[in-house]
Amino acid sequence: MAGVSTQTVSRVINDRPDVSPQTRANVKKVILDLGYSPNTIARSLSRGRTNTLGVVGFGLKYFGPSSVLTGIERKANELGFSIILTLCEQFEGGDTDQVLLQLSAQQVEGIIWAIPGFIDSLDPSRMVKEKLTIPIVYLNRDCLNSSVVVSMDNRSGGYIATEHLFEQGYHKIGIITGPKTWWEANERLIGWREVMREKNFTDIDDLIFEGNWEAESGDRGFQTLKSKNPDLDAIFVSNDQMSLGVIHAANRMGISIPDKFGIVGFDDLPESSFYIPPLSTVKQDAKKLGALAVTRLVEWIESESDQECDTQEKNLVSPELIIRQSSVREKALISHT
Amino acid sequence: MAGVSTQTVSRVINDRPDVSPQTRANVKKVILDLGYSPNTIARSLSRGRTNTLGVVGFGLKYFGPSSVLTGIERKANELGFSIILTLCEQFEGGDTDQVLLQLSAQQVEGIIWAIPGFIDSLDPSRMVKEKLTIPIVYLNRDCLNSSVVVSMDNRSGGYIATEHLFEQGYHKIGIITGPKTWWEANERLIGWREVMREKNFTDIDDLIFEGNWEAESGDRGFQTLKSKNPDLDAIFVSNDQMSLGVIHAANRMGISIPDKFGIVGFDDLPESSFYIPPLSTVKQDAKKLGALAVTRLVEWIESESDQECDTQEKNLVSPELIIRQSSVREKALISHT
DNA sequence: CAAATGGGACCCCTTCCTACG
DNA sequence: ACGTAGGAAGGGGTCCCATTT
Repeated sequence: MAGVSTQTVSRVINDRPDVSPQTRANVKKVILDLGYSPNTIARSLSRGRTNTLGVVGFGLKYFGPSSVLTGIERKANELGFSIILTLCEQFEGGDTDQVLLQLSAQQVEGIIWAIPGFIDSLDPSRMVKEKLTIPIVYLNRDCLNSSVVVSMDNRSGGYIATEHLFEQGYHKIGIITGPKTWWEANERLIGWREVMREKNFTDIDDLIFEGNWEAESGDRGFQTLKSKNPDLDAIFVSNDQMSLGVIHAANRMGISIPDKFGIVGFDDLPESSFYIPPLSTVKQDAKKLGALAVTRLVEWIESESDQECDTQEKNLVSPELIIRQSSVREKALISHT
Repeated sequence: MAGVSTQTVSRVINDRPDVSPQTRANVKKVILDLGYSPNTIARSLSRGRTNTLGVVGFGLKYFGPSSVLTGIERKANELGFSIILTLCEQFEGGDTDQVLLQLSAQQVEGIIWAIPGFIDSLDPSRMVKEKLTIPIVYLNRDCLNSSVVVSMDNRSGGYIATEHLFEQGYHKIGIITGPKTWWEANERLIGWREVMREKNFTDIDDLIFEGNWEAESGDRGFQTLKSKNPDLDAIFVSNDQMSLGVIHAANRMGISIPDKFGIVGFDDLPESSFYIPPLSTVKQDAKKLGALAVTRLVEWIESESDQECDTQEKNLVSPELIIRQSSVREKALISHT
């Protein structure tokens, strides 16, 4: 190029051995002077590796998905991968195939499918998936076909939350779930169901309210459940936002928490400890989840061995119960009616 | 390749005119059969255009940045651009240069610098900026050098919030700001100051508390301000999370909102209408902000004319005051939203 | 001289291979 | 033989230009 040679430069840039020290130093200086930076695009083309990952997400409206994305980005960066981000906020059926194809055309080396699992699935069609040879790691969903899935253990989350409420002396525990089309919502429901079965509850349908993740539906849920079950004295709420709605409604109706009514949420938003009363909740470490997904994906990519992933792996990350005031009856210092 | 010709294929793929209908149809069929998709990388290399934008963000912990990113992604997608995402959560000085260089090496056509403005800046060094010829649009920051900036009008947000509190009959209004190193925090403070000056307040330093955006600091801020100013009867809080902390503290101290104390927040989180009482707040349409940034950036890119951007443009997006109960003294009609 | 096609250089790197000291 | 440097061939497209009817 400028100083001395042509693709000795390449050797210098990639730290290859066979360049004499002085040449190397020389080239480096010229590079610096020129502010030269290698064209990654061209490199990718010739090397056949892009060091790029595709991430398909479902909007960043909620705290969880945002944290997951943060975890993904941080880890990818750490491992030397760039992220191409695509968001699918709406359910435009079949559209998902398009996204996958596009990402594939961009030569990403792997894809993280961070769209929450749905019953009436928003999945890429099998046809496209089979045509694509790119590794895909799925996040927070069921593990249907042979595929690698990384999930929060929502079921056990539901279980420990409900169990905790019983332990605190509450007797009849309802649940406000997320939309039942969501896999995560269902898993949390199943966890709750398990406890209820152990406690020999039958006929529990009236204890279930399907919310929509928004605070407003928690409010409605509380009213509905309480009117159907006057003796209801606690609810496991499937996320913290709806929990806020529940607190709101209880407050309006003069039902004091946690004395008369217990609540455990799910997520552990940063502000959950500042609700009134501070919310007990199941904490998901979403960043860790995202990081784990990347780790798995990169492992897969690096294991050049084209061992197709029949592994049908499922990696579960355990949530943790955070106990605050909304579910702890004895000696509750608050109570401001 | 397979069927008939070589880069007549190129013409077909790019919908060029000079291909006979039957050839076109033929080629299309073969493409479909083969499941062929053009290698975007190679195309970029030869076309010299990548249709890719780099986005540098500052973590997705808060609702605002997440919404901005959503807005960016949606708009970019709409305009046919992909997004390469980089997150800088920590202040590793000089590190930002690295990010910029990396993005430049990846041949992005433009960059959105979505790191909030700081006094002790986390900016790319001037050196690097000058070396780079890529268009950069900055988000939510001051407009120092000649550069294109898209911002929320934080100052007017602070102004209308404070003014509203006075109008509601509160007499002495404090402020809980964000960290004073943040440009946004300062702007909101300036808006508040303007109103205070108009109302002939002097000696207002004791009415200012510097929070850290977290709920916990709102709690502390309330206590501090209230103890310094027993007659304080309202606060403009620079975000909704800290507002929650304020509500929390007021509640604990038995100070009723809005009767004895008024609060206006900033952001309009989805759950703000479910605080107790529902929070009045300054709503920022962050998605719109993100979309606007992309629009500007793409305009700049497309205006191939290498007219350097001495424009020193500043695009302000106006926030909107949402009045709920936390700031409305007289018999409030109860309605959320 | 239209419209439809193919030839070849080129984008910017990397890698293999050869030639030099 | 050995360490070092350069030549040439792609990688998968696009574009300009020449060629065919």
